[in-house]
Amino acid sequence: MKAEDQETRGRLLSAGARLFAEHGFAKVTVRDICRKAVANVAAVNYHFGGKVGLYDEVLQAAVRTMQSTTEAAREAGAQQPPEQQLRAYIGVFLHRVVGSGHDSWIHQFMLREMSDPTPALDIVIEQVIKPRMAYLCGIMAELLGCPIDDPRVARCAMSVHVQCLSQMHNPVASRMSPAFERTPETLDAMTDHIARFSLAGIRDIAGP
Amino acid sequence: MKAEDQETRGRLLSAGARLFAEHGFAKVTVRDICRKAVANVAAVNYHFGGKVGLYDEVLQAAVRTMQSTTEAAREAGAQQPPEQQLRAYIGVFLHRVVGSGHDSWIHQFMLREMSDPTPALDIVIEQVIKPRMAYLCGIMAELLGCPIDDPRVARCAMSVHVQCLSQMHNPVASRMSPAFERTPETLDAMTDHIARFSLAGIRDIAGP
DNA sequence: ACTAGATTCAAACAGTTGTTTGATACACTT
DNA sequence: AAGTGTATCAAACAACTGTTTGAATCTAGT
Repeated sequence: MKAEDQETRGRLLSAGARLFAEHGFAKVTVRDICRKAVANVAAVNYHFGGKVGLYDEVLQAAVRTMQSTTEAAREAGAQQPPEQQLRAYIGVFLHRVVGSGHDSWIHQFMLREMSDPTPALDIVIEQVIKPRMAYLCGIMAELLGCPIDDPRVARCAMSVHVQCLSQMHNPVASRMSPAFERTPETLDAMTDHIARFSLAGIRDIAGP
Repeated sequence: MKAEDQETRGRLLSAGARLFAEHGFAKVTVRDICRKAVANVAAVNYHFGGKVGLYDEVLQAAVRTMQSTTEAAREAGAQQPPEQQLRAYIGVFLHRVVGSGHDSWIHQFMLREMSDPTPALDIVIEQVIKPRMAYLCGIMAELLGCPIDDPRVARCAMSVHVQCLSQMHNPVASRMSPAFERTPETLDAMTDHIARFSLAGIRDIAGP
């Protein structure tokens, strides 16, 4: 293993990540990846044992980043009332989705894996989705003032979760109207909207 | 044109619809379609001029059905206060999504076209999404008591819309937990939840 | 019965896919 | 300087893609 070897391996990894995120596993060819990474066609098989080997490694990196997003949301709301915890969760999520430049491909990648699953989806569900929803459900149970297995908890968590998801890269919204562009300013406005909208909804559901 | 001719044409159409909905345009081969429709490999090219010709025709049928869903939602809320119009919209949408048996492929098909667009997406946006969102935004403007171009209108419409979308067939939810099954009973409960949650959110956003 | 047009079919087409191969170039140790 | 193991490369591989072809089959009109 030499320094140059790791370089081509890394180039394949990042080229594959961007292409898989943009077009999905099936529509990206090994030749596309190698052309973008300036490597030979056989390089993917040599370094990763095949196309799915490269995909699995890209997915592992994406999973690690998303786990850190969940952790960041948790820390941002630590030792605060549940209302602030929810607001922190929404804010961290939205800013990571559109903000952090060189990680923006990850959320597009995950969204694609969820709508068009490969066998690797189970890993994502177990290691990312379930812990994240468990944290969100904990906040909901506090806000609703009811046990965590109350059916209202899961429903409110869903309502919050999908509003956050809707801010991800989405081919429809971008073609609908220029008013749906995601800039840092509209992002803060959207965080406020989702938090206020959802907190009012939760309070009403919690009531008599 | 004879009766039997229309039969194979129709078989191709329905086989293509189901397969396109389940796996997407790229992952379905014309040989898959013809095998399912018990027709020769050349049948697709003969009757539809090619794979995309068949896809376009499937999409047109889906567009017509979705337009009728929008119309049904509009009629269900006609001459009622905006709160009831919103509830009717959510109810019609959810019942059509999971309810009507032999049309259930349509929503899966549309969801796939939206997350993994073909050139035909523009037709869907113009003829389905925009009219539907325009109707929903009208209700929002009434509920908020503000002009329709107020930024809060689009945001609230988004919040309602994505909660409805989340009830569509979704590979993640079905693998998460059996608690997310969509039966006629949970469907009514979900309609109530989304309507109550959203109306409270809208009222809060409309306030001072 | 015969023709004309429409439909079906097996076979083959050219292009692309992921993967394999064997030779070559390279850096490092002995 | 010879040897060793790793990495790259052009070329070829078999399998699969959508589409075309030309003959065979069928139906309807005269």
